Amino acid sequence: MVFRDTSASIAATSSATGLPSPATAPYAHVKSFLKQGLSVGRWQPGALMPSESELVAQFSVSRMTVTRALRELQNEGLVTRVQGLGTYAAHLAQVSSRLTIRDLHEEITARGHRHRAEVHLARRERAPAALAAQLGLPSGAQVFHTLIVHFEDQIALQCEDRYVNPACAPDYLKTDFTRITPTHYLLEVAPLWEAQYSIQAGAPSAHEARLLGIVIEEPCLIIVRRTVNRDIPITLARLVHPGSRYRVEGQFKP
Amino acid sequence: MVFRDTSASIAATSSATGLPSPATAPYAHVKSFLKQGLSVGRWQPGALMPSESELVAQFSVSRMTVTRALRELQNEGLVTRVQGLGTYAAHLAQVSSRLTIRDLHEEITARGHRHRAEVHLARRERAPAALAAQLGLPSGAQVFHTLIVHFEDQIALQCEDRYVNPACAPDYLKTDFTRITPTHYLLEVAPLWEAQYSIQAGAPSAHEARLLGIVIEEPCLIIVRRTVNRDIPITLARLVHPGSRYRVEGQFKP
DNA sequence: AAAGTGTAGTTGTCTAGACAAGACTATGCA
DNA sequence: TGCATAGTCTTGTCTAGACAACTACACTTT
Repeated sequence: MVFRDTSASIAATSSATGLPSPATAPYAHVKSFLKQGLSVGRWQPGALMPSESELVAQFSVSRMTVTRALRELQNEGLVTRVQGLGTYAAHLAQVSSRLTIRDLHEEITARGHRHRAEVHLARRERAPAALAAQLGLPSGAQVFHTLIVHFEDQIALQCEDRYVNPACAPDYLKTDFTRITPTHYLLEVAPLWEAQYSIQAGAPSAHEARLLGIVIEEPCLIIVRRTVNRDIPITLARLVHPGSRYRVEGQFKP
Repeated sequence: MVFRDTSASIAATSSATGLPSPATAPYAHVKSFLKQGLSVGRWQPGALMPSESELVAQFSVSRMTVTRALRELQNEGLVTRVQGLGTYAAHLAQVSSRLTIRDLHEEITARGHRHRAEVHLARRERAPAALAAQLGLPSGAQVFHTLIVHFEDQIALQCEDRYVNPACAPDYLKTDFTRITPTHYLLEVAPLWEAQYSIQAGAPSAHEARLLGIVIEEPCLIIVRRTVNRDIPITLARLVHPGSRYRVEGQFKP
């Protein structure tokens, strides 16, 4: 018999605190009890946490209710569950958060500013070997290539250099990119994609610097994004932002 | 009566494809059917999707099973559910992913390289007003201040300038930072619960450039992170990475 | 000593039914 | 016409029980 610390009396029951539980649903109750315990270090990382049956007894709820609470904690990365063994407090050595990448047009208008796009290039090209490979196409295949600069109230915010697989969006070049961003269009044509991205700092190319109206020494935030829909590559984009004008912000909230 | 497209015959049943369903659990089956439908555009964003009872009939499973599939899709942001109305295909205008920030020591050793830390500063200081405010302390309060450069196989990878709230980690300065990174220590002392971060490109300060062994013109990836545990600020960190040596990578997987 | 066996405890999943609460619609009444 | 009300459909949540699969440990047999 392994000892488990399961006493729920101090902080768990709403009657003990005198306050109504933040969420009144029983599963939320169990969940917040466990979360609270983790946050005060009641269960150290790697330690065995109460089993489902123990929580069932503690809270006088059915097992499904407890299971739901534990599964949600697992999805949030706060606990690790192993069939046959039990539930363990997770090692939080790596903490993950949701990073949302929004459509730039929405981001700008949400700030109450005006978005304008300058289309510098929108044509069909032959893809060099390296590019074709990234898009899953034979070397020398035709690809769409757009080069667009996005402005927020007359200030250049992003230089978007993008290649698109014609098989996924045959009418891509017919889009009016001054009104609809490529991101937005591609989301409509091919919803539900996967993407790999890489965020780094670097110097803009001479061409990019000219388009953005910055000196070549200005550090830029460069995002390279490759988008895939059900194993078919859709698009490869290089997004260059002047470092002084753009940052990615986010929040962890387990 | 609103028309709903619920015919599940084409792709849903494993007997139709001849292949076993990727995940054999019924709830996963329902889930992947809906996911597939969303990815091929069977339900346009905002459209009404099959109700739980319809899915129960289609798949001959209990309602709990269907509910679980739908709830997981909701958590992934793929559908929106409204009590009394139904389930709707989500507008995917903003797509979010998990961004994991790992402890640098782990990241380096995971690559099979050696991690070394140079401690340039580790002392108690009086916090100027702006800093104190960020840490929730009165102006002029004592704070811990460390300045550490992290190396990966003799190459400077990060300059970590960090302020710590003494109330949260009174023994912070006793730590041997050549062996344990501040991140790791703080995670043990106060399990990380919330953090705000900002990622931007910029030039290093003259001091940082000297410590990192780079020229002042080298673009750097700068991460500013503020960590809070249950409304008590723990630490404020400025992490400067040479742009040519470090990038943040990640993946979207809806 | 080594190998196999049984058992208890754990999580993973499903069922069939129940009640609550929200949103809309049709109906009846003034 | 306008308003209140009942009814239907929806999601949100819970219950009590069941079987399966997995792990670890003690026990038995070879």
